[in-house]
Amino acid sequence: MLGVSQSTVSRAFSPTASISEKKRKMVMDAAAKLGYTPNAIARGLISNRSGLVAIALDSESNPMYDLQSRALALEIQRRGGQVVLCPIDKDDLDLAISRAIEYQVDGLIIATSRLTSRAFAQCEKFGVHLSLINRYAEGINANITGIDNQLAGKQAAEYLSRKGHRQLAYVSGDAGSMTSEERWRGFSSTLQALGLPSPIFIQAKYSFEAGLAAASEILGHGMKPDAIFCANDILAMGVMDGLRQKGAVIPQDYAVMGVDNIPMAAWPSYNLTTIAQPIDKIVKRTVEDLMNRINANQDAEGAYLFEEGTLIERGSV
Amino acid sequence: MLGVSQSTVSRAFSPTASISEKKRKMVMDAAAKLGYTPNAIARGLISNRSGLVAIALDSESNPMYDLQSRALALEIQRRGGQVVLCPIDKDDLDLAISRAIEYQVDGLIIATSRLTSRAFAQCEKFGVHLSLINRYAEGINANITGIDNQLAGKQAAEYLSRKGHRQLAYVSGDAGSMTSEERWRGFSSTLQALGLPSPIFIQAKYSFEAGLAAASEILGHGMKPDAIFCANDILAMGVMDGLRQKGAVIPQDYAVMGVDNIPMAAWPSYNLTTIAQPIDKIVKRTVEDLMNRINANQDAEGAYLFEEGTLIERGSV
DNA sequence: ATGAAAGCGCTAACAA
DNA sequence: TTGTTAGCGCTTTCAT
Repeated sequence: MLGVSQSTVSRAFSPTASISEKKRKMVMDAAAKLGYTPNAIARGLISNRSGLVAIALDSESNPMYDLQSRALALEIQRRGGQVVLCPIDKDDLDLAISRAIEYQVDGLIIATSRLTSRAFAQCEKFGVHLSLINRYAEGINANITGIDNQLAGKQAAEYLSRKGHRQLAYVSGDAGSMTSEERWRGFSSTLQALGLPSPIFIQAKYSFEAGLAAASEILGHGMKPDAIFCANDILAMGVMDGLRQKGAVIPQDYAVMGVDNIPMAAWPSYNLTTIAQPIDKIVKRTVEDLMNRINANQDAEGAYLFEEGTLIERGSV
Repeated sequence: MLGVSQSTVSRAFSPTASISEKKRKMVMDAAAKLGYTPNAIARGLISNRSGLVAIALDSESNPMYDLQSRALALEIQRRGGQVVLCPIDKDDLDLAISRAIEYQVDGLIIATSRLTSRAFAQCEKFGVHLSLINRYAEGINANITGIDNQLAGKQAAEYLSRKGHRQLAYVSGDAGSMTSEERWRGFSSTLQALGLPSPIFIQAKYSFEAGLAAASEILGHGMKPDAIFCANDILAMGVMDGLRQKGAVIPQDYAVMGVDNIPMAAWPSYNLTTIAQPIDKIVKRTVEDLMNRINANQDAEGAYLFEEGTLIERGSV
């Protein structure tokens, strides 16, 4: 219709291609008139780059994950990518990854708790670039981003001791969760360095109900703690509600802290002092690093790209 | 390597193709050994069907949306589709849809509040099948699924009156939101039919903060209501906290109800009586209907596929 | 039931 | 800067 070749049209849509401004405008105008849009599927087939980035996440809902994955998706879009969502059903990360690989995703961001070495092998084999977010794994071709968990534990310990608390307790996330273990490590070692009594460790899970149960355990504990640091906010809110059900008053009887700063932490019923995840920084860094690796087609250095959390003072301490 | 043609391999992976079981097994075994996976991108190019379904949602976080979109993604995956996530930045639904269309998505599920006619036109033009979920629109080629909002209002009205409440109030969602308007319609008309005084209408938004503000308005209102029906749970929780900040006790001073049954509604601090969204039913129906239309390539009937919500009795009434 | 061949819409290498 | 050509990996006639 315009008497130009297919290549010229292709070039008009490629920002880096060498084409005269005149022709580009001509093509773009005609495209707008006809409602033409390049077919990203066909582009992917030839260029061997789909523009797709998959996000794998656990199928249980969690306000923190949801916030994070939405921010990730937005940032990926902003940088010209498209997001494939892979909720992991019945722990079947491998299946979800195979399906993503069928779609030739360029990159994969993993935010699920249960990782498998097969998944990593698959990605390696098919050249899918990998990022882990708030997860840990050794010896894989991936970079890791997230909040600095040890530091978060340290921040909590210092804050609570500064506020005059002496006998502290930690309510952990799921057994084997590295995020929880690192927070505990930073917390307990800092308390030791400060010369405070060693903190009580209460094994729990990343859920509200586990917090409720942990509260009973705390109330029945011989060594009554005066402040409780919880592995995340949901857990902390469960602890608060559990404590209150037995008549305790927060922060007079017990100070409570969490990690994440989910929106509900600001609600008056909880008014929870917490360490905020630097979501924006984490998301920007994750996506930038991943996209760079995709574009340069280079391996990950296995780097830990941690960002510092921010203590948010509210009324629960 | 196997001495079979490309077509045979293709047929081995197509469940409906005519191929001997022997050859199929041969191919599949070899594929497993080599780690071969069909390229969905190439398939999409030739078959004109990408297998991709996009989900468009608002970029603000909301536990209800998150639950729903995750369930949608899981169900789509289960049926062999792959999900493209399109969070809408700065209300730019049109842009997000153009980008989805570039990827030749077969279908689009819209769960965003601000719809544009241009978006619908685009989908129509490119043959993208459409579903709206808990949204309304007239005269478009789409089916609509969701909770029966009028019925939810009716359920709330009947329940509250049965519990002996007389002067009721409704705290609305965003102005112009059809979900909120329908809930109000069902609520107020049922109260009228029951011969109760006409309810107070308080204009708010679907947010916790709006609930907080609505609480002040309620406290300052000349006609003191004894029960408050809120357009959703988040709003109801805001109202509860706002009321309590001024010393009111729930449910003694005010009964409060919501809609959605988000996980937080069950937390002891709120223990909110609410009308549960039948998420599973809605999701199954939405995906089934959409996939059917995609497979048969047939138009939507503009049907309203509503599901009944379930009243969950807790302690806030 | 199988194979040969065409072609989906695009990009990239090469030539002009 | 532009056009020509080949080919990405698959599915789908059409023969056989």
